[in-house]
Amino acid sequence: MNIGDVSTRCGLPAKTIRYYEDIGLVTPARGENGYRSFREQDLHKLSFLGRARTLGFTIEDCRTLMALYEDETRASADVKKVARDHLRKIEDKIADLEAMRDTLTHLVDACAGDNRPDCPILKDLGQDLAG
Amino acid sequence: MNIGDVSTRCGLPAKTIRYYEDIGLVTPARGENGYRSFREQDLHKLSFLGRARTLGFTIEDCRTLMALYEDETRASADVKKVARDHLRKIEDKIADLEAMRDTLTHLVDACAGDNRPDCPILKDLGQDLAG
DNA sequence: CTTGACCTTCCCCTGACTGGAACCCTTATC
DNA sequence: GATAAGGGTTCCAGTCAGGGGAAGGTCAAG
Repeated sequence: MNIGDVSTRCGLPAKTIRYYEDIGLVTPARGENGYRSFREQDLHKLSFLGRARTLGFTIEDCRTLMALYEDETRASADVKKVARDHLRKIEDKIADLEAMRDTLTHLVDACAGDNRPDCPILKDLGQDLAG
Repeated sequence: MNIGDVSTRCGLPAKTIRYYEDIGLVTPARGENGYRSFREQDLHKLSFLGRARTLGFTIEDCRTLMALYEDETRASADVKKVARDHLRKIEDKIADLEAMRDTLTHLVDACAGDNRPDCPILKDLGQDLAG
């Protein structure tokens, strides 16, 4: 399988697949013409990576998860720890974004949005830190 | 005022302040020794930028907002548009993260987290796309 | 034989900084 | 006057996870 086929089948851009080879996440064979030659196993790995990435795991997390995936003697506790740590980070990020959202919602609601210069959004931003 | 004083007063790292000068967001004067010499007005600008950044606005948004802030003939509608567009992006991000969170929460709850290899998290990640 | 689609490597670009090196300036102390 | 600490300055490289695009090799069809 050439990279284009793999790309359509696993849903990752060819660029991304090359990058994953670059950083050692996959190691496809090479044909005589120099083209990458992917086996089903490589495709499966790439699907795994794609799925993990859509769940927001970092590349380093993916590396760890992949190693655990391929280690038949793993402890599920190790997997769970990676996932739970990641989950916590996501929850933190959500909380941060929700704080921004709430403030912004208030400000946007308070702004007339007309052609006059008076604007509570700018008023908030321009407030002195002490105030 | 030297950069260190400004840094403590506006809460931005000196590195960040230098960066903001680099990209033209502030233009402090220079003393004879080559040191940046900040006026109250510069400090105020930097506070504005810091506040806008904590609300998640991009640097380009900040540039726009700053220009509006300094334009006495602005229309509040223009400010509101920037804020609302940004708000929409934040809401999208929250939705994405919540989807991740929900999936991860399910998976983490389903994982025994013991020393056996069986793991629903890895099972999910390793699933074929068709499945 | 040529066209077009595919593949290769290579390098630069992103956003918003952060870290660090190498060097200059100021102030206090001895 | 020497020196050391603690400012400041510039510049270069790195972060994360790829994306864009150039220059060139390969392959299948007409």
